[in-house]
Amino acid sequence: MSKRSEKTIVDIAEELNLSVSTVSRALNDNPNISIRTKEKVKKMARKMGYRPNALAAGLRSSKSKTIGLIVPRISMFFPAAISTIIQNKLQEYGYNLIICQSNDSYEQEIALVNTLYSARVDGLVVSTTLYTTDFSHFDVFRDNNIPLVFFDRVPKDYGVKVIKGDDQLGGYLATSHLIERGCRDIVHISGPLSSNLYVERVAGYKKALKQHSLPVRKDRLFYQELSRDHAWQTCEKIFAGKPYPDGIFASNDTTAITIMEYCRKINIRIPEDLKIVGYSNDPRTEIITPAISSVDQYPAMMGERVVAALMDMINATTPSTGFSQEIIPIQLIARESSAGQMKTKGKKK
Amino acid sequence: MSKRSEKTIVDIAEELNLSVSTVSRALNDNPNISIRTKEKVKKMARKMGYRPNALAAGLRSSKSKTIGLIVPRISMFFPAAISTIIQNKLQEYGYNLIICQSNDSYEQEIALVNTLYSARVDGLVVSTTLYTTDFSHFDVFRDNNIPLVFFDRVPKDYGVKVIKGDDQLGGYLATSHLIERGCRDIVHISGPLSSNLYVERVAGYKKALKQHSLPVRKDRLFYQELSRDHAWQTCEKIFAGKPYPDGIFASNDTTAITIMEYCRKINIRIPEDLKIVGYSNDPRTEIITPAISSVDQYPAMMGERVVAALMDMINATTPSTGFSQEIIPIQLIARESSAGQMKTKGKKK
DNA sequence: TTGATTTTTGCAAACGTTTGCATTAATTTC
DNA sequence: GAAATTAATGCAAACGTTTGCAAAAATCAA
Repeated sequence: MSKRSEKTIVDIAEELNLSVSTVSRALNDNPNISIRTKEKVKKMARKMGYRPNALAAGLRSSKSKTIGLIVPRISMFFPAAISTIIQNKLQEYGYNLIICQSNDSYEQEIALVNTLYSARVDGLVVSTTLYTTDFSHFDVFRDNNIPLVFFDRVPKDYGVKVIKGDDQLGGYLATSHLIERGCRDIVHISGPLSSNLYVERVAGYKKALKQHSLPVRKDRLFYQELSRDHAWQTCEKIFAGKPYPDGIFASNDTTAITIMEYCRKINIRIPEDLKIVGYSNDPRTEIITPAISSVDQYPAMMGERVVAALMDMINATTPSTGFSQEIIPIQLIARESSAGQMKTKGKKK
Repeated sequence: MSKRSEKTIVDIAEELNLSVSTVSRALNDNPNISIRTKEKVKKMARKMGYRPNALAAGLRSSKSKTIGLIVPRISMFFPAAISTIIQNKLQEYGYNLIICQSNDSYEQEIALVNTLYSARVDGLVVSTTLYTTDFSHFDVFRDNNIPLVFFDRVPKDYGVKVIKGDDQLGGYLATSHLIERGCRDIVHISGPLSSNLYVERVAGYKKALKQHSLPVRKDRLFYQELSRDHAWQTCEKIFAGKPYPDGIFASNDTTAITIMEYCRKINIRIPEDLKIVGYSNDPRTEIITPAISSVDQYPAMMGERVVAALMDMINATTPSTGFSQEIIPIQLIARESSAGQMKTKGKKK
């Protein structure tokens, strides 16, 4: 990149016979500047096509007005929805957002954290990878009192601000819903327990079973990466031999959708023979047939809470310390995949 | 953000009794540094937990090692897929990616362009909004010889590097496919003609009709924003009165999916009564029933070509000037939504 | 009008790093 | 060993902007 014919505040200052500090104050609406001078400066800046250099401003002021966001994958519904809300809200505050994705790789997450620190972002928002169990790469942010907020996939016992859905309640509602609809033999396909979000959904599943005096069976609990391929393989196991379950609670919608595809292939009717509930209320759950019941996590609300927490921390006069947790409500969205009572196994009560 | 206890290269230099310029050269693998000094410096840097300040380095060197990306919406399949490829490829070259979304707003696109310029990104990659017809806000990049690449939604006559799918062929293949499958009364739902990508798909539609001696009917051509709501409204018009068309080529998959939903509601069977082809091969087209035929645009290849073009421009010793276009192949993926021959209107040839 | 107070502006340095050029050190050649 | 050449290192300034503090200007009160 060659040296540019870019105008700087030095050019504006010379043109108006002012000092560069006056020009800087004028352009930044500093209280200690006369209205008259401010207008003159801004007019000249427009006339000269002046464009600030954010690198210089950030270096001098130690404020980049930029927030870093790390999500596992932007192609996933929930992270993409939240990213959009976060970007839009931050813009209202005059902040820029750098969206990064870890591709669910711990190593990439570490590299991104370091890069964003090097870029001197004013804050960091993170939904961790499935495999992040050691959070020390975030220490540099926490220890330097740079605002750090985790959402959705959050650390346990890391002493920072976390904003998450009520995952245990989500697992409980999903499972209870299946029970209410007549299911008595319910599978739960969970993500890896390295992520405590899935731990909680499992706990909700178990709680619902226990509350209805149904046994928690180990062979009805699966832990896996929640991809289409893994879901397919798990279906092969589940339906390898009878008796088949009559309900499946899947910890994400990709898995739920895959279960449905699989069942269509082996002539298991949804919801007559098997009811399904997914998680996250991905828009795909609505467009397929039958539409899939799913737990909605209110991404818009979560995104707004994330930005509000960030702004509080950025504007605070003293560093906030320690653990703080905010729970975003969740809601079960019942659709066709879990409709009606069991045809063959239902017990009328 | 308070002043940090951050180590700088000055600290390293003092610790090793070297100059800061030697430390800088050592950390950056400059050829004019001895292996011995380099190892000593890097070891000390690691020991001290040194983290570079990208703002300072970028300011001084006029290279931020960062690329800006502007897409309409990251929640759309195609932009999200390309963003992922671009980020992964750029990482191989040691570049960071700032992902921004314009939300299909011209004003937001302008603001993002200015912000990214102010952040002194080393290059800019853009898929424009639906409504971008004046490209002058990109002048600052072009005129300062900062690498600028457009993809997918690209400007016409702006004299820069563009990488796009073969949209006319895509429209032609989609329409021809419907004709081959027996359709004779084909609707085309296009995006707004402000985006020349849709202009070309319309041209392909018309070309296919003409080639098969079918009339191009104005009342079978619709121009709209390609959202679910608009698609629903257009369906209401299309199916307001008979005769219904027997084929629909939709310029995006969201529209195709919506058409299918609508038809299910009014008992039009897909593909028996009406065949559908969408565009972009969004993964959703596969999971719904019946699966939708769609034109695949090879996002991975496009992402790779974008980064290759960027790197060429960044590494070029002389600025590249003028228009350069690269066409990425497309392919029609035939699925159930366009299967078989028409039952009632088909003409055996 | 003078003195006190407040507002505005300028000076100078800071921020952390890179780089052109000069100097020094090391290596090669005769 | 001396001279020439090459490699490595240091000096000083640059990059564009912000900010603490001092100085100047403006305003207010007596």
